[in-house]
Amino acid sequence: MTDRRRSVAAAADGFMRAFTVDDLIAAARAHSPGIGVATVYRAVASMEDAGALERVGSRDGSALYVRCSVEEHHHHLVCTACGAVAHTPCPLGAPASDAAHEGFVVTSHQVTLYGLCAACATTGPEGG
Amino acid sequence: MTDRRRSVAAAADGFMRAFTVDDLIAAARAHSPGIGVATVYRAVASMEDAGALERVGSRDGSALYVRCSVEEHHHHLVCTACGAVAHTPCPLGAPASDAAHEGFVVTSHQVTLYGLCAACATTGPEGG
DNA sequence: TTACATGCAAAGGATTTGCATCTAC
DNA sequence: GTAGATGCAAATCCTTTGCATGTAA
Repeated sequence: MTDRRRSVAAAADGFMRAFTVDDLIAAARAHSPGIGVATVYRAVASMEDAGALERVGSRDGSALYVRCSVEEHHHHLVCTACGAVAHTPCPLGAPASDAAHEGFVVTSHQVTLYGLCAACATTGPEGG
Repeated sequence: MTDRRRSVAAAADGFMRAFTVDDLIAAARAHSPGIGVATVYRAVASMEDAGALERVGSRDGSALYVRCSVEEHHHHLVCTACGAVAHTPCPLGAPASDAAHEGFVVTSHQVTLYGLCAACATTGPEGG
């Protein structure tokens, strides 16, 4: 792996919330000032393939990602107010994997929960 | 509702599988030859808001949609080979809605299963 | 009549790609 | 030495928007 890739990974590690590729580029430039846009996009694709990043929707037309460092299969809760991320176990049991679905063989799934994190929920609507 | 909107809805009804906006435009033009791209995009946005359409990922850079006529809350299985769609009950129980998630208040969620429909699964890899 | 829908085409913008060069191993 | 990574900037191309006009209620 190259230094650039390492910078991108480190930048992703630094986010405690969901981020866009743009956010990632900015963060990666802290360590690798000259890193190019295409390089980051390519690194993101790589990491997504490797399961190191997961796309969790989009914000203003840009894809939103979450760093996925935990090994075990899991999903995410994303705060729609601040982007905070929490993990949640997979709610899909055997039923999702086996038949019962009209012969469908499920090979993968996408699960993301949205809501408000403890902080944003506490602040409440009046806190906005 | 206008005639255009009706054409788009009818076109969506006609799909037994996931479709792109482009697919929808082509289908809608069968009934409304002159319908414009923007009109269909606007209709799609409307229907998505109304819960009549659900986005289920993307294909080659274009958003993929599924017609959602069933009233009850449910999710979809999408065949990655042919786009066939099946319904599946929501796997999220109370745990997803209540606390236990570090104070997170879940307000919505996105669940989509991917795999192979009965037909494509039967055909098998050698059938390709 | 009035608010909303429509069409056209241009604008917008995220993401991808070509190509020459550089880096890791 | 070779496969793959990088940067730059142009290309792509899905989706949105502005505006004048048409349509439903």
